[in-house]
Amino acid sequence: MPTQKIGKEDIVRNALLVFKEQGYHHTTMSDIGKACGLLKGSLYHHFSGKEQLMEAVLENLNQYYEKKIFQIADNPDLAPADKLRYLIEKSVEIFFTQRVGCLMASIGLETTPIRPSFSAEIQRFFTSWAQCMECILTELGHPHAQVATMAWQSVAEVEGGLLLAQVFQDDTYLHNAHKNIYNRFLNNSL
Amino acid sequence: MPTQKIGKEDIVRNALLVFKEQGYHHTTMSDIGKACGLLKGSLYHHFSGKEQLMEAVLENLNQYYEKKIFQIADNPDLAPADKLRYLIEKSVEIFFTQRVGCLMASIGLETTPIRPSFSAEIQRFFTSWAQCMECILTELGHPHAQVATMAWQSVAEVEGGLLLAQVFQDDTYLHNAHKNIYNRFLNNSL
Amino acid sequence: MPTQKIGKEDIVRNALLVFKEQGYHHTTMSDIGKACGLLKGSLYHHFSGKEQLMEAVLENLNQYYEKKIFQIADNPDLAPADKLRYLIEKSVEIFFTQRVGCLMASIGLETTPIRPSFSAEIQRFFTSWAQCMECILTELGHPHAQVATMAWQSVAEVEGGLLLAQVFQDDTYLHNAHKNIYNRFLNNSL
Amino acid sequence: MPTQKIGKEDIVRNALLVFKEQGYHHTTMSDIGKACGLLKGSLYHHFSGKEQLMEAVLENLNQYYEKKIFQIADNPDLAPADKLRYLIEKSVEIFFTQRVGCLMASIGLETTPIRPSFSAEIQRFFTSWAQCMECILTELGHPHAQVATMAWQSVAEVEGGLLLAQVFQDDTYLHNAHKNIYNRFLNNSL
DNA sequence: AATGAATGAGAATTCATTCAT
DNA sequence: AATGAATGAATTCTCATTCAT
Repeated sequence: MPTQKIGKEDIVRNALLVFKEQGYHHTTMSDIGKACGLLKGSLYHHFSGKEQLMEAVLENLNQYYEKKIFQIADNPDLAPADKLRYLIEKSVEIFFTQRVGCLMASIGLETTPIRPSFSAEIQRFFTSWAQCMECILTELGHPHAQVATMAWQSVAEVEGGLLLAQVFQDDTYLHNAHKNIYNRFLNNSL
Repeated sequence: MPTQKIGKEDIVRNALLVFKEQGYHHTTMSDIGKACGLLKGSLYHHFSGKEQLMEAVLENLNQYYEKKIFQIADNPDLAPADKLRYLIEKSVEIFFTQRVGCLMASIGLETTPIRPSFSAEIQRFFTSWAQCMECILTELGHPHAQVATMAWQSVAEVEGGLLLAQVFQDDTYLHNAHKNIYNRFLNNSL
Repeated sequence: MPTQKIGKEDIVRNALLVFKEQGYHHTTMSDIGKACGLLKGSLYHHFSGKEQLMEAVLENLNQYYEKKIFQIADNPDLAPADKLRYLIEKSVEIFFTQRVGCLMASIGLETTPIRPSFSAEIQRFFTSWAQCMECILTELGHPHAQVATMAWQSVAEVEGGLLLAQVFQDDTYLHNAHKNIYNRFLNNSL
Repeated sequence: MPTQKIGKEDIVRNALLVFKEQGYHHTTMSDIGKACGLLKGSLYHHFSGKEQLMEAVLENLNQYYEKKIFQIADNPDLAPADKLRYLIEKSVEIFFTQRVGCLMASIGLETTPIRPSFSAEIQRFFTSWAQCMECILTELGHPHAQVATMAWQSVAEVEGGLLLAQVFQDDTYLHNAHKNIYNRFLNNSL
């Protein structure tokens, strides 16, 4: 069966889900092939290997976050509180739609420092996220000197919440992280 | 040569370090053997397999934390603030001595839900930690209704800090998590 | 785009070079495609497979040698000494222009007896060469009884020289073989 | 079935035969395993890969030739003519016992310049052989200035003969090469 | 005729596990 | 208890070949 069964983008999207569920090392090319309706060998038409495929997944995820989520910070039509709400709603949506926590976190823990080629993208993700938070917090009127620390604290808190949510298979831990951030910065509950 | 070269305990201790550095799937029995001065085959005299060895590692780590660290909460001779300080100092000590973050977190992210046999110990770890925090916060006079949330938030924050510390290879992220906790509960800096 | 990009002949010529440089098994259809400015799939419009392509290459090479080189023996206008000189000059020219030794020899050693379908052409090549030598040696006045042995010895000597030239990446070994033949049959040096 | 089934040396010896018959690229680790009564995976206990195994084969063959054959040149108890006879008898014996020509030649043609790690051993083989011939020819009273050329010519002639013998599956070609050498240097026939 | 995605059979290699010594 | 050779299943990757467009 020749002619395009599936595009590069689709492979990346499918691979993302498999990697998220099973981790990098435990996922086989065959698993990913199956998720795409392809044989493992066919994946090599599109990606030169497992490592490059994962890199594409991480890049793609970064682009998605930057274009669809973190750019909210630059939107001049929204109030900062709405931006924060949007940011959290979106991340809730993503995490709960796709299940199984944050790829960047799990791959980061599983493969740093063993797979340095992944680190750049993973670091870029967290940096973009923190910068987005910084912008919002600045707009909310927080003093410039504290904004970076507050942003990174929020990132850590959410990622910690995701970790616990995954380990306990219980979303409450993530919800609580979000609640804390609301309370801290918007003075009202979820 | 039926002479005992190494005990079960030693293998567990060595395996812990290797698993921490390389993750569960990327670590081979041969790696662990090497770290113990044994050949991989010899490990099977002590453990029935890789999975059981990892379980022993997790159990052992739990026991260590419970006996040496989390039990601080029950010590009647210490002020609650000192308990909190001790808890944080110890975790700093462990993480910075052994490098490479928190085994429970990385194995948790890498193997949940793929390897359910690890989950019990990993959950037990975080639960003990949170309970320890709860006790301390209660003693510090925080209202009973909020103590659990505050405890879990702290755990999440520290774990998030550890994640970032590992991903960026920069301890500052962990230090900041600890600073935040000090500030929040002791109203003084590190 | 059903436009003819390249003819069968061109593919054969390009394939020859690639097979010579890389050997039969180590050469992929993709390598040959690349050398032709085609994708590997397109080669199957012209040849039913890798084996048939190699057969075409061997046939083509044989035809080239027979038409352009070995037919010199039948040329009534040349003195036998000039024929020998021509034969050697040509083979020097071919081997040093195209580099990487004699296709017939390398493919012969690599694929006999594994790929019997190649043997006929390879044998034909050496037989034609020896016959050409025989004619020349006969014309040079050597006794009929010894002419065959002398011809085959020369072939062996040149092929041995080519082998050493390839293994040591040093053309001297081939030059020496030619010098020996000159000395033996023409009593003068190169 | 644990405990030594086969030694490293035996694997090398078996691998030699398989590589000789099938060439380097066409031989699979599975083929070699089969020839040894092992599974392919077991070969990796003894050799880190196919390339290393082939290197061991080439080294081993070199050592064999140097210790058992080429050292004849240094034997003070033999007349030079006997040395030459011994050298040729031995090579006849080896080639006709093991069939399928000269490993060094076929691997040399198949893998130069693609596998430079083999070249050193292959070159060493031909160099040792030529040196052995040089010694013998010197002892036979040939002028120093010509001895090297004569030696290399003989090597080339024999290798060319082997090539033809393999391509035509006919030992005569090799016998003839030997005859020529006898005639040239001993003035008597085989 | 050319493309290029897909196939599927196998290639090399890895690794948890077994077991005779 | 330790060894280390052997296993065999699994894994990554390759490549000749097919075929719809």
